Amino acid sequence: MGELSKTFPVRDYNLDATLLSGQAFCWQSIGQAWEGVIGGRWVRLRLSKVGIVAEVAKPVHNWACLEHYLQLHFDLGRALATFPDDEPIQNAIAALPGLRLLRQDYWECLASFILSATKQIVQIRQMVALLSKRFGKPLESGGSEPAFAFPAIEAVAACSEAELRDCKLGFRAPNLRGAARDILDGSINWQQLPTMPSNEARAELMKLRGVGQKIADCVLLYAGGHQDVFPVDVWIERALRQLYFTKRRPSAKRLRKFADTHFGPYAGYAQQYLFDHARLHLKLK
DNA sequence: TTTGTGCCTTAGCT
DNA sequence: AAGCTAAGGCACA
Repeated sequence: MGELSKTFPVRDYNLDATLLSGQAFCWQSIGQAWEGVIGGRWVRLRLSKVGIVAEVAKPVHNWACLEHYLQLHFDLGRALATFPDDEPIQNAIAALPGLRLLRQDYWECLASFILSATKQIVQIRQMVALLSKRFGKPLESGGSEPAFAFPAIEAVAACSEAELRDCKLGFRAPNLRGAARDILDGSINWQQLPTMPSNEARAELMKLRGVGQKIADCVLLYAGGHQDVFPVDVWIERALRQLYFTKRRPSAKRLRKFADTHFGPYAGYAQQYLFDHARLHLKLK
């Protein structure tokens, strides 16, 4: 018999900070809970005293998909212990205890970050929601609103540019459509991505128009689980400059090298802490 | 080789 | 109310 809800005992899991942190864009805050879609199923999540409570609309036999997405078995303490013992990163950890990295679907993650160019989180959410509503598969919902999956690669490839522009994508529309078509055409080695080393996977992703290193690195970190990859965007750049390079403005190359070498094997995690700390608590310019 | 500029859209803020 | 800016990438100087 399947179940409609299950509680996963976890410690040190800051669900709010994690789902708000700008790594995923499909979560809606409803009352005390979060509603979204994982693995083609509508899900409601909330934090209780004993752990994360998950509810679904149709009985589930195997919750592995959810455990994987939320990375419930990840040992956060062990990762944090590898961070450098400097003030900026330790302050960021203290400010956002329990912040985690998710493990998302490759296509949804890639598509979301193609949409992210010069957009703020609220606007990315809006684009993702519109795309899902128009071109995603309708799902059984346990909430008051109908639920839709993020549109499949095939569905996006079949859209006209105008249809995508109607979802407020602007100049990102041809990039998203092009990525979907290139993947289906076999123009990049999409199937092997999960098993490739990060340098190779990054190079593959960057063959897509509209995908530079920043977006490729986000996909490697948030979907591929390459936890050593440190995406550098303008916020992180400002944060690193202010926190670590107070004397002289570093070149882009110098900054890149610092990001790649200073933070250790879980640099991607460090990036998330610095990013969210900077975004929420720091005055940057 | 590295670094800077304008452009691609759109929405929300001033 | 027009002008500016925002988690990026690209072509070009």
